[in-house]
Amino acid sequence: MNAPKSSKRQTKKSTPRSKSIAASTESGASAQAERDKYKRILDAAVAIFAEKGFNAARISDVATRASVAAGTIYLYFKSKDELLTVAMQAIFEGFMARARAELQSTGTPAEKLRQLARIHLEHLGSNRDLAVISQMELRHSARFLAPFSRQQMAEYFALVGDIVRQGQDQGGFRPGFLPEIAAKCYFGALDEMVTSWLLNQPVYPLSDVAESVVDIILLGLES
Amino acid sequence: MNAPKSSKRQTKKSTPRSKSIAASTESGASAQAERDKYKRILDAAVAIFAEKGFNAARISDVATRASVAAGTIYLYFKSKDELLTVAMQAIFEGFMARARAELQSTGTPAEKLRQLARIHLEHLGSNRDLAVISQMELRHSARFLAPFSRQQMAEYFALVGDIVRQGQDQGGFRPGFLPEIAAKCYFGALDEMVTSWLLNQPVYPLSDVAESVVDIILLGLES
Amino acid sequence: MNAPKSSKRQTKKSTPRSKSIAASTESGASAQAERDKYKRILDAAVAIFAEKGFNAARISDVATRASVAAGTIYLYFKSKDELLTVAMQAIFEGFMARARAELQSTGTPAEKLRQLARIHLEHLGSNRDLAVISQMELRHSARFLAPFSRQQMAEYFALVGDIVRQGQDQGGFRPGFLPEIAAKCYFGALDEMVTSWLLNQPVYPLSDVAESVVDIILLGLES
Amino acid sequence: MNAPKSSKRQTKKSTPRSKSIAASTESGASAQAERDKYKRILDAAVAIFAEKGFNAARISDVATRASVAAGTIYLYFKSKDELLTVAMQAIFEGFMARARAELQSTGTPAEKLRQLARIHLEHLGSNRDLAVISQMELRHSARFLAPFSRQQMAEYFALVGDIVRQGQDQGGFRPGFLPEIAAKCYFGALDEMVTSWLLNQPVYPLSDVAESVVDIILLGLES
DNA sequence: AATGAATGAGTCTTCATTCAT
DNA sequence: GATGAATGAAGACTCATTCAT
Repeated sequence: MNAPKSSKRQTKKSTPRSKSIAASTESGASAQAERDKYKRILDAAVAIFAEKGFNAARISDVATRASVAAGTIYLYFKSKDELLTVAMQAIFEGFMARARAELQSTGTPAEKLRQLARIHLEHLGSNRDLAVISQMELRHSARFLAPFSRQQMAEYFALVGDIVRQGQDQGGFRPGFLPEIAAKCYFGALDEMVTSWLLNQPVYPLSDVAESVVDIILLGLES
Repeated sequence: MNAPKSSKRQTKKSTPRSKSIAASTESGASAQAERDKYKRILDAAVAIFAEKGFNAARISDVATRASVAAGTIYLYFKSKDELLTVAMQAIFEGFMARARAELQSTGTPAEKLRQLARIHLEHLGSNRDLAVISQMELRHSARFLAPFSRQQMAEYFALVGDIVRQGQDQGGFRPGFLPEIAAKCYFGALDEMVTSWLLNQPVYPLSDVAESVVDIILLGLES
Repeated sequence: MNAPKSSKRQTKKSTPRSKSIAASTESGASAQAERDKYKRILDAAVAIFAEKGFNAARISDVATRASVAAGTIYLYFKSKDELLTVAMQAIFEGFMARARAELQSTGTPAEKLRQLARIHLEHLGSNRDLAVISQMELRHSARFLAPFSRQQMAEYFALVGDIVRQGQDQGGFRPGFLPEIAAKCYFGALDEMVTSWLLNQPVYPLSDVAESVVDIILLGLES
Repeated sequence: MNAPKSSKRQTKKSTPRSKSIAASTESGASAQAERDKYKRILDAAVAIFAEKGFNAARISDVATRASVAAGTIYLYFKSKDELLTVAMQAIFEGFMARARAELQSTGTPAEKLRQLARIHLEHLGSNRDLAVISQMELRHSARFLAPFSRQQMAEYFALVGDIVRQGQDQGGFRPGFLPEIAAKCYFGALDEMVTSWLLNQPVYPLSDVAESVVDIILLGLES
């Protein structure tokens, strides 16, 4: 979907090969293969990074997985670092878009938090590679986490914080605590569920714990 | 305190030099010197790993910081990996020992959770290097996180889980949720506070948020 | 003007397109376009090589400067090496043609040497790119210098040597030295003036030193 | 002669290996081999650069020639570039020291110029590798030539210029020409002799042409 | 035990060249 | 002929680890 030397998410544009060819039958398996070379590399990178970790991952591994030459990757991405960064951005944006869309049709703040938790865990629970990267690699070092955190995580916290604030305004939630802190507790709890799920053979399926986590966050431990 | 090529926390054992010298005072001073060197390397490793991240950290950096030759590190640690692992183990054991000690004199399960949260945040809040490593490096890759998680984190979760179970048994906590999940929510929430504290200029001091976090976990958001 | 894979200055030949079109005016315009493209690439190569040096110069740089695709260059030149070689040959031949023409109308050997020095310095002084390449790149390695030297420089030395020999025969020049050595001294002196001019902010304009240099070569330092 | 990580011509200092060993017999072939590892690398670099040219030369070639591992070179030199730069500086300084020493005992300016020409040609004529590098690589690009020229060549030109000025002051040399230009003619003439000697099978031995060149520079072509 | 010079395996990245369109 | 995306070989440099002293 992206032509070399002008990577970073462009508007839809035909691949070089399909320049002026509008024949629908032509754009079959082969043309399709060309069109998403960018996507193939990105997917391969996610898979390899998840398997081996960013540092242990070799560009040649990614290339092989994506069925391209190593040099080709550099037509689409400036560096190995950018490959990880872009992959995470794309993934996170997809998640946020989905989350925002689904939350619009949800009712009370409490219901919104339940729904978001489900989406959060389903999102990472449905793609182990993704989960590994976001739990492991993304927070690997300030190099990645800090910039990513500032720009992307802030969105997530803002989303949750707004819901919490809304809950306080509407009277359903207790006043007296900072929405920002609540948002972080909420995220931290869910995040830890993902981490545990990755590292252990959990007795519970990941998607099922959303209710339990939200119950604790909403109701607390004490009766 | 550690003989070359057999690192991994050994019991006290006289230095090679004392073998033939046998002078007790001599041996004491020398053993002390050995112990110091081992400790110096470990401290230097924590500092350097925190500053640069595990991958960017150089063994020679650690050696310089510890005022030893690079080769000397390999007399005490098998590899760079082991250096990180041992450092984290030592730190975590110190934390757990302190936590268990302080919790013995605490009363109700709720009070125990409040107290543990304070210790948790004070521990990491008082040593930024430590916090950086445990938040960033330790969970960097399955290579480190997995073994550490199995052995060390399990202790933490067991500690919290036991308190929660105790709370449920004593009637103060709601039944109907798994103590394991509660423990992870608890840890995840605190963990995220540390991460946020590291990445942002927080408007709140780290040690102060313990109450807020425990409030949410104990009481929930809903009034 | 050059067919793919058979570069090295060919005689005029219609473009492939004119083969089947045959329209004379068309063919003329088209051939002109071809000739221009060849020239554009050569000019671009000289400029880029001068700016960045042969090794740092990228074929893609030359292509961009010439407003052609990178692959197109290989229709006109076999390799990057050939591009430099052909560029230098063309330039040198232009210089030699001009020199021979202007010297025909000049009188005594001494006057010829004065006139040639002027042409030499004007030629390189009027095109810094050219000077940079001939001083720096061309003598970069035996790979380029040796073949060039054998074929091209020999002409220059022969020209000067003949003038010197003529001067000796006619009695104006001292006998007792080899014209070949004199020719090299003459060239070396001028060459060094160009080099100095390129590397320094000279207090004298390049074209002005021709007289001084020739004075020294003709009269010597001693009075 | 230089310990790693503190390269660039240090004062004589025993190699790490010979720390406190003062036994004269010990410092035989083996100790000698250690001591001039720095020198071995430098010599190997000169040879390889001369053979293949700077760009075509491989660090691994130099390492093999010097009988060290590739990585060892980087203990003594920061980069491939520095290797060339240091080599040239060392060589040039050796030449200048020799030249200044020998010229002190020489008489008139004319005699000094004759003597310097002999030294110049002998120096490069006695080591073809050296000559190749100084004629080819050194003037390869502004990157090397410019800095080197400014600092090193300026010394050469100053030396010659001073002699010429002295000749003018003492009345032996014609006034009316700039000593700077004369110095460049002198150098350029000699330089070209070296280049020719390298590129051709000259009919004259390099050291023999010194007289002829100086004759021309001093007496001129005209009788 | 301590040293630190030496090692050399390991890899990202570049870029001349090719070739399918 | 022209294009430019794709190729993949090639190489400088790093750094954990070793080992002779």
